[in-house]
Amino acid sequence: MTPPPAHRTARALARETLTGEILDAARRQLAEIGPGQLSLRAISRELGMTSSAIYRYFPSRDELLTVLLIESYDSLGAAAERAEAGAGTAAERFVAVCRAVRAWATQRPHEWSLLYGSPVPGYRAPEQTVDPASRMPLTLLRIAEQGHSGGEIVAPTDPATMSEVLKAQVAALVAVSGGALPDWLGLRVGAAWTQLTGTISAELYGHLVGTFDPADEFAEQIWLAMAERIGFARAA
Amino acid sequence: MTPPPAHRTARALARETLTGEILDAARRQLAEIGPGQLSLRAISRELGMTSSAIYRYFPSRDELLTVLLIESYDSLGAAAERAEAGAGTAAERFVAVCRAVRAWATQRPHEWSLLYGSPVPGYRAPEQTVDPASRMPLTLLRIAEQGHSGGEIVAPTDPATMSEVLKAQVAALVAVSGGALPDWLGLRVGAAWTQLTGTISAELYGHLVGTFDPADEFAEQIWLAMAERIGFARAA
DNA sequence: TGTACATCAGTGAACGCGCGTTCACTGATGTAC
DNA sequence: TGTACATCAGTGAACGCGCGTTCACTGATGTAC
Repeated sequence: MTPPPAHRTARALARETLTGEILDAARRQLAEIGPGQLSLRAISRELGMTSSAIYRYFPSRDELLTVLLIESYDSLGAAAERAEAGAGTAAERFVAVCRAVRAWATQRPHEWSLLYGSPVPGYRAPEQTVDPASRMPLTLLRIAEQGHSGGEIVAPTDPATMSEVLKAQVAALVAVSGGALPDWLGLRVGAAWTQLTGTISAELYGHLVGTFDPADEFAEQIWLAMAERIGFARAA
Repeated sequence: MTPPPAHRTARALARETLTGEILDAARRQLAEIGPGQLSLRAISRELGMTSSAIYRYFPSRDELLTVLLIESYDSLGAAAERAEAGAGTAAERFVAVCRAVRAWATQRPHEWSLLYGSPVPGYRAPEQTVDPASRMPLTLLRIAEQGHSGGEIVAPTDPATMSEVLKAQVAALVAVSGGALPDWLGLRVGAAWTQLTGTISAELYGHLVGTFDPADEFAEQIWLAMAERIGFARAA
């Protein structure tokens, strides 16, 4: 009907929408069969194109994987940040982030696998994925920071003794978050993060079947214990 | 030279050794390329057999995977039990098990993936893997039990309030271990277990690169914190 | 406004690869008499 | 101790499948004059 505006030709528009449709189809494939099985041919079939047509949009399967990886990290990061931005004390928001991460993961188990499962064979994630990957853990760091500066988190009477190497590692981590956090607290956030991902993976990969299954209450207790361990006074 | 004894024919012997060699080759493949890529043809190539010959020993790829899975769980379980049987207080042995599990995993990252990574696509682990899979976590439960009955673990003044559902789940878990453990302690062991696997997976899958890398001290601190969280007095 | 040329999306065939599994077969090992 | 038969390990060819990627090509869209 209306002619395309000067700087957005019909071609450019078509390109945008088709790139999006390819990614959507890829994500649907991902949801069904998992990251290792994701194939360009299956995606092209779903879209009714030839497999070679995909190469007009992505130069290789690995490039497509990279885009998916970045988008998934961003989606998870956004979910965590939404929970972070909610109301409540720092402790409450900390637990809210854990809940949001688990909810995100249980809704898209294969996307979680893409991010935190065994690496896709033959694929090496490039540098560009680092920033999106850090969005979720950074929310935990920031909340801890706020809890600390706000007086919600009390320093332990006997913090763990840390080597210089470890202190330097924690300092690097804290520097990324751009804030000021004591050593012992940076370490505890790191520990909380591996427990968060570990608990979710254990649930999704079936390691809790026969014991903590369904895992809702188990997870809930762990988030509370994590908050307590970090130094928050116990949340309700 | 000597004739084969009546009930162990040369054939039976050859069968045993070859079955073992197939499993060895499979494990070598596993170490190089990961569980999802493991192929009967590659194994047969390494052994200088035809691919069809493997079918005299294993009826399908899935059956081979099952045997590998069971053997790996058993190997990990044995490593944990060796650490459990060492000297020291319950707290020390608890941490020793964590160290042993991490050492086992870092020596065979792909075997760890087989056990705790994303499930192999198209493969469903059968019932027989359940018992071997529980050997490692059972060592943690037993040590907690000993720590509790020996007075090393003090009950918290304010244990977490648990729903009836969760209490039942913990009771089922404790029943498997055959011992007597209070609710709150069973829950804490469960939490420790997901943190143990989560920390190791985070390290092996590259999520600590750029922060806690190398992860030795990070892991060490987490094991100590876990022991403390479980209720042990702090270990040296 | 119309024409000539350049750009680019999509096709369809092909290359070369690897996979799990089946099947009829040969030849060696084991067993019963 | 020797012979006849049954068992079974291993072969080699084949089936049918799916994959990522390349390439010469057609035809539509965009651009410069």
